[in-house]
Amino acid sequence: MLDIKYIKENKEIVKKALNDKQLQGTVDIDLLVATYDEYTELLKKVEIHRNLRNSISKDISRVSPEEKQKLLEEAKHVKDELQEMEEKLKVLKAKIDELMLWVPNVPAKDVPFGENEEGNTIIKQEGVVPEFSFEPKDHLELGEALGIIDTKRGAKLGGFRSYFLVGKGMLLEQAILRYALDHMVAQGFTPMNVPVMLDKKYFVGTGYFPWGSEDHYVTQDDLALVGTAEVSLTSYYADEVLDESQLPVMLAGQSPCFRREVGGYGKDTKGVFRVHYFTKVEQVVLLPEGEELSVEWHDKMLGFAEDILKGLNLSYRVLLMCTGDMGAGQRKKYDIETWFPSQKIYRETHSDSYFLDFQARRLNIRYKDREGKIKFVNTINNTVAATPRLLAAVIENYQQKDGSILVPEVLRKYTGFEKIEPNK
RNA sequence: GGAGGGAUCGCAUAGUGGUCUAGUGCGGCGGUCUUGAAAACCGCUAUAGCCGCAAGGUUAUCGUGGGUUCGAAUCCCACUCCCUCCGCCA
Repeated sequence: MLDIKYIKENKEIVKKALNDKQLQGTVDIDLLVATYDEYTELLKKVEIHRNLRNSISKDISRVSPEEKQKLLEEAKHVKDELQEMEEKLKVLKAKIDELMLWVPNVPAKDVPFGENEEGNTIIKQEGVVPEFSFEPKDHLELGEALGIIDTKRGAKLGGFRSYFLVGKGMLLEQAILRYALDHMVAQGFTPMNVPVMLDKKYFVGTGYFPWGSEDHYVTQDDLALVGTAEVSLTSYYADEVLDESQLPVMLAGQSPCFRREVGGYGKDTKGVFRVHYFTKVEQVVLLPEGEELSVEWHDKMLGFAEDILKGLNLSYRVLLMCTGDMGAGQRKKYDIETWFPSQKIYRETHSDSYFLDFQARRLNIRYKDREGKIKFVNTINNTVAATPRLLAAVIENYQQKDGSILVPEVLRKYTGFEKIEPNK
């Protein structure tokens, strides 16, 4: 959420953001500002009336019985007028609240314009693309042959995009997650196990709703299932006031992630690349205000994710996302794409975004600065490791000619084995 | 699933229709005293909005939302959360 005063004073900037982010027609900024002006005008009148009501009421308890009758009649009259105005005021407020939810964040100055993913810029590429003396297989073919990925029985039980990870495949997945989590703990992050069914207001708060509500599952108790631990971690301090000395808050959460993938029916139908349920280690940081600091941490957190991929010896590249391919709430976003030998392309495995106070305003997360002033925190989040997608990358990149999978060096202390081989 | 109790200014508590502009204690901040500290004493102690150069004024907020009333922390209704007990359960 942006400050309504900022919107009012920077209407053209906000409208441009709306267009650049390809969100044309989702919210009428002129209507919002006009409604807000109408609201503040009426609010002034209401407050004058409330003042009048309050002072008459106070007098009633003090004056003589004769005067009391007179005041009572006057008070009734004021009350009726007030009721009418307050009714209108409530309607206006609701309208503003609704419109405000749809106002996106303004992209940072260095975010390139682009209508879709074609506008993204590759800013770096790291690691060595593995060369194979044979035609590399995809993770599904390898996983099925080794008996570690079973999408057939997954689909039998849970439909399309369901899967089982079996035996050493499951252990390798756990190793990846633990490796990622340990790395974040080593950086000073607090590891967290988080609730994954949350009140919808926290999805609104983090900016997933209203835009992405279609991609989320909802329980019969009207809680939504998280698509990422970001929602739980970022909302952890909702409605609280921190002290500046507590910042930066550095949280690393592991959680199941649920996504309906309604926009991706035909996409990535093979294997466990795009699934309805996966597990992810996520990093979230709350900072004092100031874009420079956010930029610094945004890059730092990108580095933590890169550490994981470097440790796994996977080749990756980093993309600066263009306006049309970033979330409504985001100020700037990097994606990391990791090399998938079977597809011979880099595919998204990580997403790193900063928001300034966009999420904090929606979630009402504030802090008291050194002068005692109350301000909104700034928020950032990034993937650390998401599996089975990253598992698939490991499987494909570490495949051997005989169909076995070598376990990356850094994971061996977690798996306790060095290779996944066909049974007999 | 059933029964009962509760939610008040950072914490603990008081407050059952108007002097609540929410009392008291603790904590915190400032001051007096002191070589320094403690103790004692004095003062201050929330958030958001609006008006104002400022001083200040004003509105809202006692879990949330509605209602009754001239007036609600207080009465009524609904909801949320917490606690205790019973049952069930990993």
